[in-house]
Amino acid sequence: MFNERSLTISQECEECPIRHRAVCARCETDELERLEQIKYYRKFEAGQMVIWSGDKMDFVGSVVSGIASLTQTMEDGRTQMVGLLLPSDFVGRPGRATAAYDVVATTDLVMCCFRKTPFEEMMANTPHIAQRLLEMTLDELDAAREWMLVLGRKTAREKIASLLTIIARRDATLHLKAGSGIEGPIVFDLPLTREAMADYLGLTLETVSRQITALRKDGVISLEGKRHVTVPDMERLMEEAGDDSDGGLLV
Amino acid sequence: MFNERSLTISQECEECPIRHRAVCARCETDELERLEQIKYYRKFEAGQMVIWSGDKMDFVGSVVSGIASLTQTMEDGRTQMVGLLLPSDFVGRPGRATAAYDVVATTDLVMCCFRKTPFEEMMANTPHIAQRLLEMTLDELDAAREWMLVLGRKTAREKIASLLTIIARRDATLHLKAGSGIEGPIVFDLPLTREAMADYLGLTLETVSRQITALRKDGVISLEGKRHVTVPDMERLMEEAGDDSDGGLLV
DNA sequence: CGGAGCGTTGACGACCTTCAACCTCTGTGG
DNA sequence: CCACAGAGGTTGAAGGTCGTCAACGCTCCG
Repeated sequence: MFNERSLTISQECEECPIRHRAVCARCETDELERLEQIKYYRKFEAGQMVIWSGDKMDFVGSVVSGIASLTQTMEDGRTQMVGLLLPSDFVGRPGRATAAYDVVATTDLVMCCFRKTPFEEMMANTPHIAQRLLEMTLDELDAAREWMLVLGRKTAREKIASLLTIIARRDATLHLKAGSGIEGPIVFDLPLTREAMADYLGLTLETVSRQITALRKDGVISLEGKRHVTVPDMERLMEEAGDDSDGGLLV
Repeated sequence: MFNERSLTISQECEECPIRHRAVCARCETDELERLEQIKYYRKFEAGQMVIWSGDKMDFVGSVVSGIASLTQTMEDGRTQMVGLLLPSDFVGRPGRATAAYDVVATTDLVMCCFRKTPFEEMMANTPHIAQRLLEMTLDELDAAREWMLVLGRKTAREKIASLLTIIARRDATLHLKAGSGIEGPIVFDLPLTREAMADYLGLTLETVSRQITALRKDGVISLEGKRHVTVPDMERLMEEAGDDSDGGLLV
C-alpha cells in the first residue's frame, strides 16, 4: 500500500476549516503564525491505526477532516469505544508520555499535528491555547458523562436512537448554518459500521442490526442502502432515545 | 432539622488537608491569600442535595471531606451516577451558568466554595489555577472513560469487583503514604449504599446485593456488617474485575 | 470464480431485571 | 417499655432482553 503519511499538505491556518472550533480557536494572528511554523499534516486511511494504547506519544493534534475513534480493549478482546473524534477535536494529552487508548481512523482522516514538546512550550506561554483546551476538555467530559447514562441505563433501542440523534444533530449544525429551522426530514450518512456502533453502544453488532431494522419497520427512520438514513420526524426519534424532546444541553 | 449550611468553619489554607491536590495545589503563597479572602465553607448532611440539575449555579468549590455524587436522571426515574466526588475534587464549571447534574452529599460533606464570578476573575489572571484545573479535568475525563468500559462491557460481577478495586486503591493511597507495599489484606468501609452502587454501576440494587454475596461466598472478599470489607488478596480482586493485574494507569 | 468485508436474520439460552417476601437495625411515639 | 414504621439489605421465582452461535445474502475486488 501507498503510505500517505509522508504527504505534504499545505494549508494556511487562516483558511482552515476548523480554525474557529479547534484548540487554536482563540489564537491571535501572531500566535497563529507561531503555530503554523510547528504544525504538520498527517493523513490516514480508513481502518488505519493512528496510535496504539501504551505507545509513546510524541505528538498531539486536531482532527481536520474525517472521523477517528478512541477505544479501550480488555485482555479477552471485549472493546468499548470511549470517544468519537470529529473535525476540530483534539487528540493527545499534554503532560502525558504514552497514549491511554487506541486511536483508529474510522474514515479517511486528516490531522493537524504538533510535536509534543514544542506544543507544550507554546501552551505554557500562550494562555489562549490553554484556555481553549480547558474549554474543550470540559465539553468532552460532559459528553462522556452523557454517554455514561446511555451505556448504563438505556435499552438497546434507546441506545441506537441516541446515537442517531447525536449524529443527526451534529450533521444539522454543520450543514444548515442559517437558521433554516429544524423542521422537515433530516438526512445523513452513518459514518460507522454496525460493529463500530456496537462498540460505541456496549452492544453486539447483531443487536445493533436488529434494532435498526426495528426502528425502520416502525417508521422512525428509513434507509437507502445500509448507511444512508432519513429521519422523517426528529422529535419522534428523540422520544425513542428517551431524551427530553426540548433538546439536550450539548451540541 | 438543624441547618448546618450557615456554620462558619475557619481554616487556614496552609493547613488544609487538600492543599496539595485541589484546584489550588499550584498556587503560591500570595495567590493563596487572595483565594483565602473569597473562600467560604459549606457543610451538608448525608443525603442532602448540594445542587439540582438545571438550577442556577452561582458558586464553584472543592470537596474538603466526605463524598458527593454526580447523577443524571431520566424522565421515568432511571438514574445513572456519572461521577463520584472525593476530597480535593472540584465541583462546578467555570463559564457555565447552570448545573448540568444533580449533586448529592453521599456522606456528611464539607466543601470549600468560591462565588463564581470572583473565581472566574481570579482564574483569568492566575495561570496556576487554570493549569491545575485543566490537569484535574483531564484526569476526570480519563476516569469517565475508564468507567465507560465498565458500564458498556463488564458483567455484573466484574462491575462490583471494579468498584471495590477503585475504592480499595483510593483508600490505600490515602492511608499508607509510606511505600509499605501493597501486600497483605486491605480493609475499608463502603461509602455507598447498595442502591448508590447500583446507580454507579448501571445495575439494580438486587443484582448488586447478589454479586456481593457471591464474591463473599467465593472468598474474594469478606464482610463484617454490610459495609466493612476485607480484601485478603488484592490481585485476586483485580482479576475478578477483568483488569490487568499489573495495575491501571489511574490512581 | 472465490474470498473477504459488511450486514441481516433465526434459534436458543444466559444474565440480569422485575416483583415480592422477608430480615435487621434504628429511631419515634404511645 | 414495647410497638411500629422506615430505611437498608437479602433472597427467591419468573420472565424479558440481549448475547451467542450459526447460516445466509450482498457487494466489491483480485
